[in-house]
Amino acid sequence: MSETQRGERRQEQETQEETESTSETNNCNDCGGRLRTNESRGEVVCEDCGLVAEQDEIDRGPEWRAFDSQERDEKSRVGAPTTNLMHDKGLSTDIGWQNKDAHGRTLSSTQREKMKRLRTWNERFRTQDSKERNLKQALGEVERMASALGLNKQVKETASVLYRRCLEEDMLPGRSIEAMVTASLYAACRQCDMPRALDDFFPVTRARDDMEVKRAYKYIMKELNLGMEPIDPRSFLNQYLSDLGDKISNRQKMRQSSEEILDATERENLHSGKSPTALAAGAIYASGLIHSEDLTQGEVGEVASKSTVTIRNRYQDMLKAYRNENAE
DNA sequence: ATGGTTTTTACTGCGTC
DNA sequence: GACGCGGTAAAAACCAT
Repeated sequence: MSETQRGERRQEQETQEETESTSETNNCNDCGGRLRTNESRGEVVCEDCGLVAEQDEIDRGPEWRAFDSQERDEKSRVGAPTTNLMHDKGLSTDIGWQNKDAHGRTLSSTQREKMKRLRTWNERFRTQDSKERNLKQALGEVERMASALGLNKQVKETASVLYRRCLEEDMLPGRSIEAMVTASLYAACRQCDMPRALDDFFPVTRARDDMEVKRAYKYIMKELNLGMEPIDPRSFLNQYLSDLGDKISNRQKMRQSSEEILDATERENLHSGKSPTALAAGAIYASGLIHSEDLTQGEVGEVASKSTVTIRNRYQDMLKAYRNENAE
């Protein structure tokens, strides 16, 4: 693992340098094309067919590994980076468990007793403040849901920042933590330009019902005045096409023509007011027809969680718009 | 609350494998 | 007969006001 992580670091520093890190990783096992890391979306995408090979790949831990505490002492240099994922940003005091003093000598039994009490109190102070306790729980939930949905660290950090702001502005009293966390995570996905449909969150959230989450989301948008642009349907294409998996023979061609169809749709203003997931699904089904993939409306509807009726109503207009433009 | 819009549900007939 | 597809009407959900 250390190899790839080092590769990613290098790539981060020298952004154009992509030949090296991609050539040493493998090729797409679907079409054999080259895999490219898309940093901002946290995906590894095949250049040729658009298969999302890896999601949630980016996790920049320390670039070294240690197999025992001695090795850890030798290699560790600067400590962990500060992170919004810990309620105290990872900056609070931590009293080691080893019962050794600064020179590595074992402590006497009375000293050990003292340390034990100090540890207890330290832990108490650390989480004493009610907001801190709240935050601790909330960030645990961010972590839990994000990993259930395969979201990367960037999204988690963003969600944490959003939630912190809610907390600081005293927006929480009277609202469920869970709903606010879910809404923060959803907003974070959109801000990071890797949107998930809000529906995707309901299976993993512990919020009582959907309405609560939606209200919380609106509330966050309003109070933190985050102007959110409507989601670009194109950002769902890779996700859906990959979920369709074997049912598609030429993913690259499909993605391209889906995008063209969406372009045409927007030029003819057929898109406003329609749900972006429905547009993406419609585009995929339409290009399935063009390239004679045997994709059924049901299959496309499945991955986009849309009904077959919606697919029908979308794709017909979109296809017409696309054909009109390409007729001349 | 209301009205306009989109989406879903349920049901239909048609053609094909 | 099962399946995919197209269409419809009515209900439900959504959104701005």
